[in-house]
Amino acid sequence: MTASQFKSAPEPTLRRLPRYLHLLFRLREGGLEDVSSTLIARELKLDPTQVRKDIEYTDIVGRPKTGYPIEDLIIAIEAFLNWNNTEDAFIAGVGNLGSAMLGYQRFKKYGLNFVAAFDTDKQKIGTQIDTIPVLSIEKLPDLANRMKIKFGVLTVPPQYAQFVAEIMVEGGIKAIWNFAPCQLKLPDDVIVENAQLTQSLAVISRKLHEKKILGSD
Amino acid sequence: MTASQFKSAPEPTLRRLPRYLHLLFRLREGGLEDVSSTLIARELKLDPTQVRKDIEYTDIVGRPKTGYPIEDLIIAIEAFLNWNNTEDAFIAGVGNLGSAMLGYQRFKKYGLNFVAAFDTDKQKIGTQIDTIPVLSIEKLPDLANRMKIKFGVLTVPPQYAQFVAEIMVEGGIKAIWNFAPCQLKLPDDVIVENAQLTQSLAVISRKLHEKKILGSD
DNA sequence: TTTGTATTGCGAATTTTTTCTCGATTTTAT
DNA sequence: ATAAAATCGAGAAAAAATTCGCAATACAAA
Repeated sequence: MTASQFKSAPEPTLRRLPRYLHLLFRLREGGLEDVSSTLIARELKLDPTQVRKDIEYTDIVGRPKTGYPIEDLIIAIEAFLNWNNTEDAFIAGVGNLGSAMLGYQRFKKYGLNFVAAFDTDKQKIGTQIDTIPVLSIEKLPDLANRMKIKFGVLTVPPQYAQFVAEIMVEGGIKAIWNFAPCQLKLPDDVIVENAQLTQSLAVISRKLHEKKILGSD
Repeated sequence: MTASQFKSAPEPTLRRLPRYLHLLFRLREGGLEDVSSTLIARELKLDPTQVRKDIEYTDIVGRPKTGYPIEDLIIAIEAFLNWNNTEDAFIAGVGNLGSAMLGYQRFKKYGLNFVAAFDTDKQKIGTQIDTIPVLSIEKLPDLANRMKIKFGVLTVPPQYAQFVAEIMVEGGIKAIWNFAPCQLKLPDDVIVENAQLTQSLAVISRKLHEKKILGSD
């Protein structure tokens, strides 16, 4: 365990790493062995230096003239994000979005393995969604503790989000991926990442609005 | 149409505005009339000055000692994001995520109104999802042109994303909200916002990983 | 009326992130 | 073997975003 693993990357960097990864998968499929920061930058419309700086965080060294070995770079990024070790996770809220999340087997590639889903709807409890059992939310804390689950995904309606989040914390969950559009109030040692679609929508809404305003001149 | 409407806000600001909005809704329900940057900052764990700077972009003026009228602030933020005028939109890809998006009537509150969905699956074509008809993707360009649709949501599998995005552009769509984990190559005048879940997942994955590393010392 | 308090809004300072510059290095071609 | 081309990596510079400091202002209480 090297010291560099303790070095925290800035959030913009963390957000770019998955984009590199997707590109690298595609390039690898294409039979490429090495990749340069120049190529990545051109494909992703970024600055080559920025790509190099980002990659530095993952502790891989490139070679002049050839760049980085794609295979090694993939492994390094995955290791940096801990996506090589799958993390068992609970998900609370089996509505539209929750079901969609469960349906994505893709998440397993990103280090996330759903082991159980929770809901309050008696119609859903006892069923399975893509082999994942749906259980009563009352069982969450005890089960989380016993299974040592540290990762929770929150896809419940906003009015229940705080309540369910507290249940997760009670079960010893340390990281909550929150899809509800609200601010959770939890102990400081709980990591909360808000993955709100409305944030992303705001960016594109405003850009389109600006374009319309400018375009009408 | 004031000059300030042309002033573009930085992306971090755009991402925070919806969070303010959600909080404001909650405060309004609670019967509050005014809100200070201090209060918003405390609730959302931000810096009060940052909140004020963000709000400045929406062209509303607060009053010393009392802050901002909640109602006015809501209207100002919504206007800034153009969420007071609903934008008609097409969505391509009626899989898990696409269906989930269609199921969210909530989006109408955020200025987004789905008028038609598109897919290649003959089983799905001709059906309706939450009153939205699912049509063959071939019909997209012509229909988009005739209905003057400017906003497209892309929830198709990554291998089809580029192809379908080009079809959208052919139909005159100017803003694409892309959920596929890939980089679209489109004309420069097309706005693309990548709303990839993996980006958000990367942030929380790394934070949890760091916590584990540090915690084990 | 006066005093105390909480707030906005603006410019300055700081911090963070991105971009630029360039020497050192490795491969390829001559 | 030598020259040419392409890249990395590191430090400096620039740009962007955040935070600080404070005067001006509005309200409430004395």
